[in-house]
Amino acid sequence: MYVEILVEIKSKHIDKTFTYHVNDELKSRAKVGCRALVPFGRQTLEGYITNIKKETNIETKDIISIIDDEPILNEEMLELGKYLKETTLCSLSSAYSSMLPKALKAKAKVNMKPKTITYLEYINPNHEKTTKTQNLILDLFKDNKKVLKSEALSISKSSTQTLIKNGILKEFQEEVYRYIPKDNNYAKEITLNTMQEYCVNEITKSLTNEVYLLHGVTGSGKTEVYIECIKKVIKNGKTAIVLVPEISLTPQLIERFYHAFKSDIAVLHSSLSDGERYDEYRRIMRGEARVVIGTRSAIFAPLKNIGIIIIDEEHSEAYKQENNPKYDAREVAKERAKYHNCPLVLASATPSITSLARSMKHVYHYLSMPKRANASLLPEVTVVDMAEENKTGHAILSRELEYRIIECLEHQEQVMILLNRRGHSTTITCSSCGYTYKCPYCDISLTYHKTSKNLRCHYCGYTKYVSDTCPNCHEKSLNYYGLGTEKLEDYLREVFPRARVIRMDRDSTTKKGSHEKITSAFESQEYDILVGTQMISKGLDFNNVTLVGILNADASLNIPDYRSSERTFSLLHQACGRAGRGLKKGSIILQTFYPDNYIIKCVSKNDYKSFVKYEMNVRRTLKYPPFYRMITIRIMSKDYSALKEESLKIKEFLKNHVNEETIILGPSTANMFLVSGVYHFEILTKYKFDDKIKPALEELDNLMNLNNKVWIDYEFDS
DNA sequence: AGCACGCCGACT
DNA sequence: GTCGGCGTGCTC
Repeated sequence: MYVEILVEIKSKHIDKTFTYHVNDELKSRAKVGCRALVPFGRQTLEGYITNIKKETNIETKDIISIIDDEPILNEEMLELGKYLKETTLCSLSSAYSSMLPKALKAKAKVNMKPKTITYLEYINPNHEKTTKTQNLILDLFKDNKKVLKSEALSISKSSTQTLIKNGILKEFQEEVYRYIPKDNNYAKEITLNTMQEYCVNEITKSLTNEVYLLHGVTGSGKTEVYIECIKKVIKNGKTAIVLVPEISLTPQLIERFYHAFKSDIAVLHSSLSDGERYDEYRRIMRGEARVVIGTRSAIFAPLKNIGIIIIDEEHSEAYKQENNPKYDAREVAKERAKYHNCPLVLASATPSITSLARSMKHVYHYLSMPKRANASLLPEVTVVDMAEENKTGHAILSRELEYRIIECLEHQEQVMILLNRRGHSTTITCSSCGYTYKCPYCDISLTYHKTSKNLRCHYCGYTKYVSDTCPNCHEKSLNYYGLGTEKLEDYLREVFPRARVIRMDRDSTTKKGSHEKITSAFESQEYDILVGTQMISKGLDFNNVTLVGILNADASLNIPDYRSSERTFSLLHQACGRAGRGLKKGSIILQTFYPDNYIIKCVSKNDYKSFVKYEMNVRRTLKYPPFYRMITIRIMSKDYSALKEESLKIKEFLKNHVNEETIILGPSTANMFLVSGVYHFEILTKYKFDDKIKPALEELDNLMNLNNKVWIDYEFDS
């Protein structure tokens, strides 16, 4: 017997199978989808069995062993890998590798031991006299049968040890799951309103492969719809996947799911350790968890018999993987839903332009929930022109926002302030010689972080200590410009000395669990003002927040990317949704330098429809998705002149190998032109139909592999 | 991806 | 004379 093996080397050079002989001893265990250990040149590698055959006409080596008793890739997964390869132009090996947890990959040194906590048990109460400290420890057992060992140790390490040694206490281990949700106030039975009921009925009407676009305003109760749909599916003996953009930002959604499905749930949490992730993976494999909720990669959850796939906040960019394979979880979801002949629900308060266009063409079924479930009022938005404010010396907080904050503080209501920029100051410039701190590896100025007293590059992470003299002219004349969340936090404390201010951004949430700490502290009103980046704009509902301030609302509008309007609208709209979630009416102050900008106007009037109409027009005129398909070809090198030369060659190659009508733009420098010492060029291609472009890109890839100075990757948009 | 082979410069 | 730089080529 012979098997075809795809060795675990992600490089495209080796993206083909090799034939090996299987000896009689291993024959019965060699199944398609299992991993095997094989000799490969002078090395020993792991690989996936992709095919079994009786004969071969090439010389073969023997496989060494079979790793898995049961296939880790079933028929669906093997096909899904091929789909990923075809749609993203990645190697098959990297496709499979991204579908599996790290623990199942070669060279992964993953600790498989389940996480345990050590407890103590009082096993011999009839012991001889004990010392004073020992008694203190034994007192812990008055109300509890088992006591955390760490608790006893904190009283006295040596006494605990003595008690164990003398056989009075006994240690034992208990397995723990890290993610233990609070079962909060969601105990009440769900009763759906007519709007929700209608959506549930529509989605579960046929339970065949249809795509639904569920357009529900913030607070319209989409979660209840998800839960009801899944309950129906489970009743039919099937399983479900729910994708969310980022788990740590949606604790409230997870809690509700836990309450509804208990141990039937597996959460693929971004902060799970590799071992824990593998535990969840095995639970899903064994059929112990029928509902999987997780981020992007959870779309590859090894569920069988999927009955529904739900994608929450479907417009989120988090569903696109940034590194290879550059897949889009929404498209993968479509593929899996097709395979399982089940519905796919794409849900959002601000659906992506692409999804909307598809629903207009009736490719997706459009469902709408236009009202808030608890009848709370939509907040009122005030746009403030910061050019005017600057004249009066109000550069950070406008007079209006300052006044409203004071008002809120007086009423003991809470305030959230969004500033989508980390750090303290964004540029440090010497006023005597004009020197500006820049990253030596990237084309960007360094951001000053006051908390850690250093300068950091937000692209590559380069860090440098600040001195108080200019490194160029050695004068003590460095000036700090630009506003980040750290400076804003300081400023608020200064202006409102009695207010309790807390900050939430990537820098203040590096430790595990810090998200939860900050949100729950704010929720229990230990703080009055929450300052943060876009992190605070999503998924957080605080009943007592009545004012949201948005600073620099236009910052993302100026990024030259066809999605920047869409991104800006959804960010601002989401942020607006944070106010007035409770019974009190909320208000929003939106500070901008472009009060007349159409996007800003649409946000302020809560007019999503006009925004969509406008944006669709722009996209149509400028030939962008969803009206045209687009491929961004990114060419990278550390060698600028080699890159330039190669980019021009690539453009020439494309011109000769794709359809005549296909638009080819560039090469031009990418938005992030220089990152970590690597230069980036881009070539854009836009087309409605081109059957020649994929084969051309594949061929291009083979040509590029001959040159290791310059490399290339592709991004597909539609 | 690794690892060896192989062909050139700069050293004990 | 050797040591070692990394370009090139191969792996069932």
